[in-house]
Amino acid sequence: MPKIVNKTEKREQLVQAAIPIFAKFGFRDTKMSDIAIHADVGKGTLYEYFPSKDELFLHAFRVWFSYFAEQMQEIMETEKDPRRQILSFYTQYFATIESYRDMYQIYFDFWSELTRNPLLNKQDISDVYQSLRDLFTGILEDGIERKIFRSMDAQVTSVAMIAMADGLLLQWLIEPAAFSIKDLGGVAMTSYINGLC
Amino acid sequence: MPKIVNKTEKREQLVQAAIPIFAKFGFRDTKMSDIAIHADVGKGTLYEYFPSKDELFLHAFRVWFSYFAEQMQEIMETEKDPRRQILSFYTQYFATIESYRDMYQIYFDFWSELTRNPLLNKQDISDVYQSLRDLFTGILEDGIERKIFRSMDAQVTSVAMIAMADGLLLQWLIEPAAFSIKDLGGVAMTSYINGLC
Amino acid sequence: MPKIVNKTEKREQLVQAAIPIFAKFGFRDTKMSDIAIHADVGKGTLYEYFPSKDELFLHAFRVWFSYFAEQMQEIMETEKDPRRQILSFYTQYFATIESYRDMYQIYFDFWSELTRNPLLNKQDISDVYQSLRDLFTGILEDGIERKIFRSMDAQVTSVAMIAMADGLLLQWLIEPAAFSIKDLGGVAMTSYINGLC
Amino acid sequence: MPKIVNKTEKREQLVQAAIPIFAKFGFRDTKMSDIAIHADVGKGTLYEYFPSKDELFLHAFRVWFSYFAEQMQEIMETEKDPRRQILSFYTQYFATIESYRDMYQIYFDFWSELTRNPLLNKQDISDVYQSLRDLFTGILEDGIERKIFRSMDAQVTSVAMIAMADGLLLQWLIEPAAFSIKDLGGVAMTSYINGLC
DNA sequence: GATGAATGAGAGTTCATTCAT
DNA sequence: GATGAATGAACTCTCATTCAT
Repeated sequence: MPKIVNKTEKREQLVQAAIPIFAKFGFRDTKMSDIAIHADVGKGTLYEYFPSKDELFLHAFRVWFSYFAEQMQEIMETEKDPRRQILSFYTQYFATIESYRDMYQIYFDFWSELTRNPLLNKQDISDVYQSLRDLFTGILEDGIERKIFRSMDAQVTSVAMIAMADGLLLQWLIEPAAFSIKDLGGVAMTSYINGLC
Repeated sequence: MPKIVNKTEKREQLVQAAIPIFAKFGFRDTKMSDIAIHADVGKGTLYEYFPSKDELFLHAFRVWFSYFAEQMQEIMETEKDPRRQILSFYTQYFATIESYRDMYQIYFDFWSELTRNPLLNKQDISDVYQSLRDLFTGILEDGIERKIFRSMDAQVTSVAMIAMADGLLLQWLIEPAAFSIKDLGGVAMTSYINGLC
Repeated sequence: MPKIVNKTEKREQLVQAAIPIFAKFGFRDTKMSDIAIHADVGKGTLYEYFPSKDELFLHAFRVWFSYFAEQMQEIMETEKDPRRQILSFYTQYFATIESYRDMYQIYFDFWSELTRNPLLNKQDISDVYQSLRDLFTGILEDGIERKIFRSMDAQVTSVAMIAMADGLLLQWLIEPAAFSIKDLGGVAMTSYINGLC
Repeated sequence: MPKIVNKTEKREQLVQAAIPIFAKFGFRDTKMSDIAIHADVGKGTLYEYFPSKDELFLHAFRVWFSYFAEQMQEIMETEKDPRRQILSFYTQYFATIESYRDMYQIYFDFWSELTRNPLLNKQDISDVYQSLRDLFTGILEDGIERKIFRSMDAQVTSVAMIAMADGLLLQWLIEPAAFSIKDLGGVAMTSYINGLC
């Protein structure tokens, strides 16, 4: 009887093993053999589950952002006030980042590959930012209608809000000692959102 | 007598040729031979001017940010109003970015290597962000004193302001079609700075 | 399951393939690709077994002299008369050399690298000559005590004896047509040893 | 008026500068640029005097052995006793070696290239050893006739004598700390020659 | 005549991928 | 299904040689 393996589950495991390696060394400097060792499988096994290094990275991206979206979704459903929806999400987000800093270095590679790797130009991937912008635009428009936010260009503001969060993350990843993303990030986002009322 | 060349000038030329290649392919995927072809010199010539690919990239970084600092300096001296100092700089900055988008992709690699490449841990390099934060903090504190800005935590605000600009750049580099950095960036920064008054 | 290979055995095979190439072209002019072709493996395979060209050469050195030492040991145990111990060894040695002349060209590189390559300064390697001198000194002193040899400075004589054999090899390697190392070498060594009685 | 240069003299100078570099690094690891620096000329200048690195090395060889032959010749003319002819030469030879050890490392390369470099197979070069053997054979035969030496095979003995001297040099170059070539070499050669009487 | 800036063939080495076991 | 030994294309870097000045 052949060993029964849940293919999907094992893929997941392998991706989980790959992420910290990609994060540590960067996509191009990560060796498949490193991932194999870290995942405690043979190099060949990786190729049983992913046709190439690129695809493995793509999958990491997908897993990562589906988790991101899930978190987002959860907050959306829990919080009803639009200010709290945005703020709660980022508060939680920055707290997570601060705890798993080493993992978040992978953003450098997501960002970089997103613009340069044809594989990551697949529709479902390259839309990540557009979806987020749409989501925030919706929240903002809803808040404006409900007189929670003052009148403004919701599209511009959603871009700016995402920019602020990304920029904080970026700056912190480059020099984590410079400030606490959890603390400073919370203050900055709160202040920004308050300015929208 | 051999051809007389201005070594410094030629280094400059080679870096200028290297930047768009680094920007296009990313540091790790850029081949020295690509740069050589683009610079219209032999591969060996690159090594006459830079001891390694790493050092060439480092030099690109230095050249880039010294130019950045120069621009900054110029604006500082021209403008006297702190709001205008910040705004003028970013207006000009975003305009430049929009014209040379392909070159600015190199930021992905500056960011990424800044955290992972021991070469870029040299003091003068890794201080880039700290210097910028200090500069903005100074401007803000000056503005607060002069009652141009309302009372605020200047350090947090300087981090946030840089974050906003970087985040806009980042988002735009990933998907330039989504918005015009010149236009939207201008609006967003103006709005942010107005909120500080 | 992947192919099961005896790593040690394969290393041995690769070294055996490398030796004649090193011998033919010299260490510096031997290309890893030549060795790979000769060993009928891919270039990469060499690097599975040796971390560098230097280390491959070092291993060749070790293999070579451990074989030399083995032969020596065997003769020591078979022959009891000190004259025969030395003579039998060199008779056999010169006979081997004459049959494998092309291989012995590698001595030029052992000699040369021994003085210039820091890799070969490892204790076990650079002691090759000292061990041989000690061995011969022992044999000679034993022979003097047993009145087989006349009284003499055993240390000087052991140096001289090794010198004679090396010098014969050297001269013959440079111009094999000039004489037969087997014949002339046998006569010369016999005559030299007889002069010690 | 063009600068008047004695071409032959300058060639000589350049070779003299090249020899210690070849000796230090070995032929293959010696860079033309190193020689140029050491000779205090431009790289291009070397090529004005020698068509290639190989030819420069060839010339070094020729200069070296013509000097060797000169010394030899001088002793031959000064000394009349065949024992003294041989002994005086080697005494002087070993003394020189001990003083210029670093230069004599070049022998590894002479030896090695002599068998492998087609350039050094030119008749006048590869005959170096044959000429020396002929010379010694003549001296020995003369001595035998004059009853200074006992009856022996002069050809075999000349090979052996050269072997002894070369072997001593070789052993000493590899491990100069092991003994003094001047002292031990003198004793060994004297003892060997005395054995021929 | 003298030079050294420029060159590119070719070296050692790496690593994503394959496939026999 | 799992593996890691084998591979070679492709990389960075070197250096003998050339030639414009």
